[in-house]
Amino acid sequence: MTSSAQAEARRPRRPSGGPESLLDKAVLEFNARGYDATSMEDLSRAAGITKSSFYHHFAGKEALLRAALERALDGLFSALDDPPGVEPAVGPSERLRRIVTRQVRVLMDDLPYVTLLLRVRGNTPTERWALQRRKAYDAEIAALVRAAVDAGEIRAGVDPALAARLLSGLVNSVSEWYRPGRRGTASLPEDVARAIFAGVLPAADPA
Amino acid sequence: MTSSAQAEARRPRRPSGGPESLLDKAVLEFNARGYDATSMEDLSRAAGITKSSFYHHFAGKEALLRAALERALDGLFSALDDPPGVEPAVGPSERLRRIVTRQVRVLMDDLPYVTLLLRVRGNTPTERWALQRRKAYDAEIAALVRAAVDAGEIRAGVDPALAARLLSGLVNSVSEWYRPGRRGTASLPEDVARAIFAGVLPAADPA
DNA sequence: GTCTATAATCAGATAGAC
DNA sequence: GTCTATCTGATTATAGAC
Repeated sequence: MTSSAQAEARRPRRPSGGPESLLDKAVLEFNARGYDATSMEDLSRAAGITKSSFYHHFAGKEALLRAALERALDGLFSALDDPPGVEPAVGPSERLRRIVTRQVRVLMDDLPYVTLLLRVRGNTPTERWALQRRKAYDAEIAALVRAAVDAGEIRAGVDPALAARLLSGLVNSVSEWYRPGRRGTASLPEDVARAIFAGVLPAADPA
Repeated sequence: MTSSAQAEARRPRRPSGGPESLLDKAVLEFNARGYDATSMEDLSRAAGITKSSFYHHFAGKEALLRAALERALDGLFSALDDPPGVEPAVGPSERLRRIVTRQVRVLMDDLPYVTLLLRVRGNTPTERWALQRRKAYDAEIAALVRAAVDAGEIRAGVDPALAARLLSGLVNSVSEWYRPGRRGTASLPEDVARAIFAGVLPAADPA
């Protein structure tokens, strides 16, 4: 008997597996059908308990959303800073490259949570709160892009505001198709950073 | 009195302005709140008629969605071909550049329709039909990217499947922020094409 | 082509037993 | 911590008068 099977047997009265597991399952459902199209009935069925039992763990549908978006935003913001012990980047361009790399990594690690965040429309106070925090994050990226252009590290003629939007768009679009374990995505964070600075389809060097 | 004001006066019994106008207004509502979160009540209020009157023009909510997605998909596919009278592109790379440029233009012209399409999740038969057609479109793009790589026009080492996904992601991300009349977007189609082939943040030429 | 009124269903949420 | 039963309100859609 494996230890996980033992653990299973030790808690037969808790098929839901605790709030974290419930949140994980709920986020998957939200992403599969969209937040608004997902009912509490759907969530409880996916968790293997009844609707009423679900309300014992979360105050309601929006509380679930809030918890999920909080996790996604915390992950995103963590990509802004170098891990402790790493020497600081020499210029804004290099700092951006590191942030893009880390942001893609966060996106891959917390895919369902970040995906949910990126689809928020602003229908409820919780959603508007998330949109505001996202906006603050995007502003940090835009400021760095401006700094890189001002420092002369980027080719003349590039509009910083436009470049910042395209950068975020390219990075975030990974959530539309990436799935864990997908072939050819081992170096995805670096590949996306390369696409940002050299192009998605860079011209071949003349032979 | 302007001619549009005359037309207004000539049809006082038709405040809805016909099915096309209804569809326009409905798509705006869908995008503002999300398709599922938008009720028929919301739609009829935005159109200035009652819910019942709305049902006189469209069979239901899904019929509206179908009509809107059809228009978006027709626009997208129209970007695949050169307009009549234009000489064909010399290679796959140049053909891709033209398609990207035209696709961004379609996105800008039919922004609400394309936005709606890009947010479809697959909850209903209509949505799954739209997803299938989108998939077919993406496959055409992916085939062209492969051809460009095989022709040696793209720098060695670029994975065609990944590049195709990033290309579509970058192009489609424009729908997340573009609004008609926005400053600095006059040359957006060309700017996006340049970002694809040279990078969002191309390094400055060494002085 | 528009309206009022209403049917039928389903949603989020709660009460209270075990 | 889970359940059955239920409340309340919103939603899609229709009937039928004008």
